[in-house]
Amino acid sequence: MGSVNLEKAMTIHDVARELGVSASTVSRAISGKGRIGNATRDRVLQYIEEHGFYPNAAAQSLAQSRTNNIAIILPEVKTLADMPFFHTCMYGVEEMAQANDYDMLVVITNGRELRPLERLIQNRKVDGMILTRTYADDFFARYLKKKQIPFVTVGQVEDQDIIQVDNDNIGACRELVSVLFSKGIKQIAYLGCSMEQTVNRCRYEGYLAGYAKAGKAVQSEFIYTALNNEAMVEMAVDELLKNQVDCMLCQDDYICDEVIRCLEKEGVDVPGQVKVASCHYSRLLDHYPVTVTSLKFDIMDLGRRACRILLDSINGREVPIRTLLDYEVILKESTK
Amino acid sequence: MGSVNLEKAMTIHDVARELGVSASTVSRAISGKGRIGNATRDRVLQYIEEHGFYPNAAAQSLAQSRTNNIAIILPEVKTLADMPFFHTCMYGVEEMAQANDYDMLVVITNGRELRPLERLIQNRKVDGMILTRTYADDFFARYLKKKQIPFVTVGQVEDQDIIQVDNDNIGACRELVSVLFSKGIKQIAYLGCSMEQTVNRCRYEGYLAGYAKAGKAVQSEFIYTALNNEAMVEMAVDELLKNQVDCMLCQDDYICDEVIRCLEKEGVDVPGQVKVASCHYSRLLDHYPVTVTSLKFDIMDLGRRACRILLDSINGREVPIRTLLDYEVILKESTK
DNA sequence: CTGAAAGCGCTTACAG
DNA sequence: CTGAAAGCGCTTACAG
Repeated sequence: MGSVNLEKAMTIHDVARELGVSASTVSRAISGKGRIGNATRDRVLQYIEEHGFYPNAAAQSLAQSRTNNIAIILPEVKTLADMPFFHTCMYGVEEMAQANDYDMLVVITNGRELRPLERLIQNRKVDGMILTRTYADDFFARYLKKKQIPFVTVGQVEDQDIIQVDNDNIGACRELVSVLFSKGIKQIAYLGCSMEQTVNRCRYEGYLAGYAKAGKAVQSEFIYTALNNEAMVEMAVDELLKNQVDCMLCQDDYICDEVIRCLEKEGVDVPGQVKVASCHYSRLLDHYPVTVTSLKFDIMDLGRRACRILLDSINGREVPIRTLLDYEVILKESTK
Repeated sequence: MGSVNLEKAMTIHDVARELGVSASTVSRAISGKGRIGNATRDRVLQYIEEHGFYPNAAAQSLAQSRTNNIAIILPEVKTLADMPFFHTCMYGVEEMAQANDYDMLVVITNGRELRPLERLIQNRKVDGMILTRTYADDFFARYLKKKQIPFVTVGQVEDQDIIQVDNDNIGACRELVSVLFSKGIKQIAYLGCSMEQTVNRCRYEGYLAGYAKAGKAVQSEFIYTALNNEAMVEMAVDELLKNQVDCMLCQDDYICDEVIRCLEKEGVDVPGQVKVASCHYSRLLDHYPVTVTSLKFDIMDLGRRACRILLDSINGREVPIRTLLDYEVILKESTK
């Protein structure tokens, strides 16, 4: 049962006895806390190194009320389309956690069930959490805040007391729209599937900001924000073609993928007849004869930064409430 | 520092005092272990339910030497191509873990560094591990075996003492090849990128078995097992076209993707001039005008099963050393 | 600088 | 069936 190791693991008392010192001294040598003589410390450290002593994490947890674990909350994804973002982010979190001797739990939620989060918190299994995928008024974030658990969100939430780290989606989209206008494009349509998640609101906001900056008026018939399935994307594309729009800006790689397939199927030339761009790059966009203009973010780094900030926050260091990370506008053939 | 909750959490002693019983009794009521009167048990359980008592996981860990944590080891992936498999598998593991009140740590490794695994084991932070992506002679598996940590591999290893769960890649590939032959195809080429990982060896073995079953002799000039980059895939495809091969069987969705793009670029008609199939389905294959014949596995379920077996093994139940999961042969246009 | 002791919050033989 | 006590393996005031 449990761990099956035959030999009982070494304890702090074993090394104390062996060295003729007290357990407290060994503890101090290891933790570096409390006063201790250099000679003693070195002797202990050397013994530990040679004999491979590793403190029991559960005992440390109990004594210090800290686990050296963090959790990352991942959405349950129906389509695999969202996976690369969250999973790349998770890789970044893991890397930073490891580098700081923290371990990472991951819990998957459907965004409604609090249970998995609750368990972790009620049993005190983690010191803090990273929430990925956020909503403007975020249910989970509200819960965590109430529980006074250290946490940071990847993505933005309304509540400005909450520590958040995000790609600068607004800035990036505004910039992309500006650049497109500067290339002589007249009207840019916006194709999105939902406004629920904040990331999508940011993109849309950036789109509007780009229009504003160019001094142009947005035309509502060019804006789609609820394209929930392929059929709707197809309809939108048809309408936009009929209205002779210049350029289609897609909320993300997934929508963009559908748009391009749709255009391909109808034999529409990109960028000849219509230009296409995506607010988010992914490998999905590499599958077409025409390369696609898009925004690129360093998602691993987003994960690392979120984790770094969480750890700082856990350990009582000063952290920025809001961090926005940089982006790249990648111009390709699809908007030539 | 650590957990920042203001009110100290309720302990087993608090509820004991409140109820006028001993802490042992409360413990027994909760765990269901040891004899306890029905009335007493119900009283305790009801109190706990009403007042929201949750045992401190660290204290439980320490007392029972078990953590109720498992870890899943994920490969560090350079390309995102492998991600869907491992991550879907992880979702399955997580689901099963949650359902059994276990939490899941994830650690990413490059396949060489033992450190992240060691830390987990040395600090006794998990009760068992799931190893995804295996090699015939698996370094990590050897280490875990030596350490006598309960673990299961997703994918096969040579050592037949090790608990393994896998898709039946051999059976699936053999079946696919058989079916293709039965459709009148004369020669099937095999295109793979590596024979390092066992999954690829299995696929290749299945391919050979399919030939054997059909009573045909494999032709070595139709077999590629080290197509490490797009250029090599392109060369292989060219050679195979020159040799007028009937059908190209791709080791995985990634290779298949490259093969199809290559054929598209050269204007080769699929399935008219050459047929194409993949030993592994993924969404990647949905991006072409022609739908692709492939093998489909239930990867979530693979994760669930691996986790189920690990938990059984941790808890001293009898488990099968080797579990092979079912597959579907999906015939599509690409081999019509 | 170092040690003895109490404490972290559970579990589990041992008595009764 | 129930309780008192010891123990899990650390940490950390408190003395000295």
